[in-house]
Amino acid sequence: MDKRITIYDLAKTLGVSAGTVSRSLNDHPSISQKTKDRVISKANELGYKTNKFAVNLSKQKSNTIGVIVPKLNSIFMSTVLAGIEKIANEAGYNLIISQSLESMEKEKLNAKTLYDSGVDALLVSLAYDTTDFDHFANYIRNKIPLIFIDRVHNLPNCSTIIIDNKLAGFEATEHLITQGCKNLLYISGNLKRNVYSERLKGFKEAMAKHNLKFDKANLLESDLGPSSVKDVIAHIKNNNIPIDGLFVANDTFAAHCIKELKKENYKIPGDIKIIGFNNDPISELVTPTLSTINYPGYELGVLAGQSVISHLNGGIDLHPANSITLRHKLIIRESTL
Amino acid sequence: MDKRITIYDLAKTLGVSAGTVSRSLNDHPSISQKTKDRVISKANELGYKTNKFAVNLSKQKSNTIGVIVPKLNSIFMSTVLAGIEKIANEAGYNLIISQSLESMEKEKLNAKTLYDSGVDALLVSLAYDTTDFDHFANYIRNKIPLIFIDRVHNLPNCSTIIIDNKLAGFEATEHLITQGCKNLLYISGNLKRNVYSERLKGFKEAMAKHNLKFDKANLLESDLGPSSVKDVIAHIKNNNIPIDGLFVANDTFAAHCIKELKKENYKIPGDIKIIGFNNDPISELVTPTLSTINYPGYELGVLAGQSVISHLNGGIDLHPANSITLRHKLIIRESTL
DNA sequence: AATATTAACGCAATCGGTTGCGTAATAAGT
DNA sequence: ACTTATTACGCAACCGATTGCGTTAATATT
Repeated sequence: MDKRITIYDLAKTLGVSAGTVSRSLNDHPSISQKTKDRVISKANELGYKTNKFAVNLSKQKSNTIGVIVPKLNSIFMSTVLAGIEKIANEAGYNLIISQSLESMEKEKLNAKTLYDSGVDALLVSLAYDTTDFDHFANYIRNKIPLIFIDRVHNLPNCSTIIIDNKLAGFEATEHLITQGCKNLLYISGNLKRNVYSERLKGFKEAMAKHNLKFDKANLLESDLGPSSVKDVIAHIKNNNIPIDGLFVANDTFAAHCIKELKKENYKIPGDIKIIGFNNDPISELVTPTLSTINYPGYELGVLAGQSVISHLNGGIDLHPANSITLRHKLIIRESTL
Repeated sequence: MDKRITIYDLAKTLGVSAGTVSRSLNDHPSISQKTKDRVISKANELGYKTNKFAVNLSKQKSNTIGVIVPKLNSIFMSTVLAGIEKIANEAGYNLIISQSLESMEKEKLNAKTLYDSGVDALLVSLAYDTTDFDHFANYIRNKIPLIFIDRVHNLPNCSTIIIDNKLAGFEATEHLITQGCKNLLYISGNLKRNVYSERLKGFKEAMAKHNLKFDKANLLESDLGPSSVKDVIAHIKNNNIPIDGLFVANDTFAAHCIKELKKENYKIPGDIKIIGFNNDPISELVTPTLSTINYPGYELGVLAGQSVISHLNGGIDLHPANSITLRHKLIIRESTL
């Protein structure tokens, strides 16, 4: 029971060649049904397990999909991953997951490691500070499917899966304005990342549409870490004209803002109305409940998964350089009423 | 640039054997420094990349660690994973992550897939309904390190990494009692899982210590899904003696309970004091802020990572059948004051 | 100087499948 | 009955490293 049995063992006991065993096991058309049956039943009898290492070597593919995300421990990202994993698993692929920890250097290392490991495809959500993209060159050159999700960058022949962040930003902002806010503040993540810069565009457009002039004071770029909440409070307290509407780049940070603002005796939504982003579970649990934009993370993951799989199975790019845009949705709760 | 070059290409252009190239690249002692230098510089010059597939096949190991968790999209689990990933990555291992979705069947499939993929070790946090453990037999038989984290089970020669759930449960409960609660309710997850059953033991012990008799009405087993909050409310409303202290198996569910109880006009902590578990980020953001037990997920992951790596490097089990217990901590916030 | 060591490397088997090509045996065509 | 297709399988060359063992050449021993 210790020694793993191989196709050669099977071949010998059955009196056929190893090639025949291999083809039988893979249901190759040029093998008679009778032989296939013999091989398969004998394989079961002896408890044969195919050795993936050998398969990988000879096929030069690993049945594995690499994923690089900024952080694993964010509810949004782990939800996306849950979606990806489900699809990949169903399709018989394994997922190798690594995190860049928002550092381009680590992202590069991960990209290289995964490349060397021979992943068949790579899914990436970019780190905060990624500015160049040479680390993906190998993938592109060797035609390994490369798909960006959420935090994307346009590279030739790479798909992207996103939502319409500009429109979402527009809708969130217009909602604040409709609720009577006159002096808005957009608390953004790193503007190098599409998700935040696009939302800023939408923010500006909404202001323009409603005859509000955009000023630097209407924007605060932040790393969205818990310790940066104080910057937000400072910005708000020091502003000439009192801010009455806050558009925050994610729900968790928005929740922290709410907490601190309440501590500073601001009334939410009385003094300041707040809208977040993502529709994280937390948005329903804070007081007041948080208006937000629903960003379907799980669906995003599922779509990303399906996209890679189809790339991988289709062989040819079914949708060369395509971009999938998911539907978002404005969710109105107490914090803007 | 297209054709990957192999040790044979190197061997040919250098006029040495492939074996020498291989040994040079691996810094084998029986090769002269001069030759090593020649090989290495030529390798760099030609852009040689070692083919992991071939290495895996000949070494029969993959440099990969498998992980099975119930769900990816939980803040606790993804935090644990973040810790594991960091360590594994630093040690040069890849992580293949899969989720059982709380189903034993899927857990079995995952265990099999990962085994077939040739992972060098397996980390597992058990699904809700896992009752038998045959799917791990292959690992044990072939001496592949198997480590359980958080939701554990005692199997021969398998490490477990946990906290003292019983003591934590005791402390949480005693804290409620100290705050004046007389009629407690423990809202538990599936009691087949050690984490929940241990906490129940602690719960009972604390009650006993303070001369409170434990009754079925003091326990509610739940799947802790959002839709089960109504059961909690029903249980509380229908109870003969009004419940004044709630010990909830995790913070997220506790947050949901708080929300619904407030909606039902219960005052927290006035009418009912509540303590959660895990110290999820949400516990600080709800109103009132939630008392809880700090469960250091990241450290747990780090420790799990270090443990596997040492198993893997040490070859021999350094700590056969050991069990690592992390320190937890009672965190008192508004919900129990 | 003759022999025993040691250092440095080559040979070839091995890991376990996959697959193009060739061929014997059987079935079909005329 | 003879030629032509088909079917069913065997052969052996890969895939790209690793590694035990043997061999040559350089160094040490007495």
